[in-house]
Amino acid sequence: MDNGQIAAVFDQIADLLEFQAANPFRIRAYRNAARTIRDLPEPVAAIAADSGRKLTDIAGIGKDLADKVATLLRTGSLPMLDELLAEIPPSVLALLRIPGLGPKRAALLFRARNIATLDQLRAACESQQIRTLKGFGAKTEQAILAGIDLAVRAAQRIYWADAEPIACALVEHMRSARHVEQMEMAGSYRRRKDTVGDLDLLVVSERAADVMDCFGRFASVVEVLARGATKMSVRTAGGLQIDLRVVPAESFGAALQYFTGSQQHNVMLRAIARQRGLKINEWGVFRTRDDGSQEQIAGRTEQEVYAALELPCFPPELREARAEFEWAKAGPLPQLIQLDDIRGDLHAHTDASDGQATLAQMIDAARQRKLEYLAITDHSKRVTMAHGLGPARLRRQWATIDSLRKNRSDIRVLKGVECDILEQGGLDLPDEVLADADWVVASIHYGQNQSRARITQRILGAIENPHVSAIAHPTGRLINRRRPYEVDLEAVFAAARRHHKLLELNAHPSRLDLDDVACAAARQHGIPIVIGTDAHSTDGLDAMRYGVLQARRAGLTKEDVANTRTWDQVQRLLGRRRQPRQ
DNA sequence: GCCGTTTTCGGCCCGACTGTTTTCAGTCG
Repeated sequence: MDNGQIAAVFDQIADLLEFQAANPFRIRAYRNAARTIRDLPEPVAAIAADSGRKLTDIAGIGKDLADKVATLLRTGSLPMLDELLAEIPPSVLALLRIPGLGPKRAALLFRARNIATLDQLRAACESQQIRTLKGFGAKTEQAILAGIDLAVRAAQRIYWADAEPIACALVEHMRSARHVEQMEMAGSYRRRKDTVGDLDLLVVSERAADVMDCFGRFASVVEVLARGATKMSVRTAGGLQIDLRVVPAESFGAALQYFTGSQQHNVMLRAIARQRGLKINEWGVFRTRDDGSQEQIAGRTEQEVYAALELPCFPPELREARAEFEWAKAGPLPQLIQLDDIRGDLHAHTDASDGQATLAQMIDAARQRKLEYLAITDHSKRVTMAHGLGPARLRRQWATIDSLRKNRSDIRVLKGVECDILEQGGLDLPDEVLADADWVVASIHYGQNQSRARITQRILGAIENPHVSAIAHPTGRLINRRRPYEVDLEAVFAAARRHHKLLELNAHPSRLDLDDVACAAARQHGIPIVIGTDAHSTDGLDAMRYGVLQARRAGLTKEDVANTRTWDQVQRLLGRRRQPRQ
């Protein structure tokens, strides 16, 4: 079992325990363990197999959970989970996805009315059986009915790139409200997470009611879910929830820190505060005086809040309770990469394969974006749907690039290709063709359902080919649409390091592949990441910023990313000395 | 279930809002 599978088991146990109203701290222990293992930069199996290390060395893994991990690794199953599933049908967990219905009341529905599916719950609400239960009323019944339809949709988080225009429009709209003194988006949106479940807006104002009125008039709002003195929640026509908090200026930093999260980061921060005899909440950092009264010692800015705990003001992208607190202890935080650091794009398509723009248009667009170099990497012939290029067409394209180069000294256009890694192994173009390319990215588009061993072998084969420069979208995931294929990333890292090959962070918002955790792991292996847009149009080149944001979440610096270098430096990174042909 | 310069028990982040209550439990972030 890999880390993701083990994490999924622990998460499921946590769900089921929650249903049983087990000790909430025990539940948290399982959730913590799931998150820790999922975010681990190496396979937990490797730690278990290493006689010099122990699973209990991992924070949050004690003797019991270490035993459970070992059992999962050895047998692929866990008796405890089987017992829980014998008591609770897994379908009841769907009830927890209904907004406002948590584990306590969902468990009551199951016990008192034997409701185990969304359909049964709908029927029970419609026949008004639910309102007779203790803790439920007519209003709850209506809320549940409305929530059932949302349950499926709400489970899906939207791409960060799709949240951005909504967030920008919201901020623009709120600027029209009078009495808004400060304003900032918070939550996973501010942490630049690849997907966003809801939006959080924080406002400083003395006139909360006026601000909330304005918020309610935001164009796409269709429903007000809640409205109190400081907090208001709405839902948009698209089903996205947006939360507003109005706070006084002296609490803005504390509230921004708090609502930016992540929740796990906040839990760790609270624990650190507690160790120092301080209390931290969304209103500020407080010290208890000898007479028992509370004194606020920070809260106006985030810097102030972190400084009160003798911590650096973590960039929001790092606040995931992964390694950031360790980094802070060890010294200054890494200087995260910025969009300005990027010098070139090494993954782009033209209308020769499935891109929309011509070669000349793509080059123009890259030049407008001040790129120093652009690799044209159309698909190879195996990708028939994309009108992939065989050797003859490819060489013709390269000849065109050669002629264009003569007229353009302001941008270096590289003769590249995105060469398919074939189902049976091997590459889609002969070596003598690849040898004439400046830059070759290899990737998998077919045979994604093959076994882990098979897919890993195919990728290792590509890495070993001397003409391949990088592996593109190495796990094949499409966020919300397709799971990553089974691949032994550890083996890929080892091979990439041995053969001086790069791994791509594909910047397309639906890919972002490698993801942040895998990029951090690649960094630990000393493998440079190349951020490529995979642009299929001129606008597609703008996706670079999404890739950079994801790289920041991985803690990558300018030095960790290959295409912050000049093209000559990138070549040296690959162990090649030859200059591109002019 | 984890953890320990308050160390093997007794803690574990903390507050806002809603609905169903009549002082609070459940849910959410």
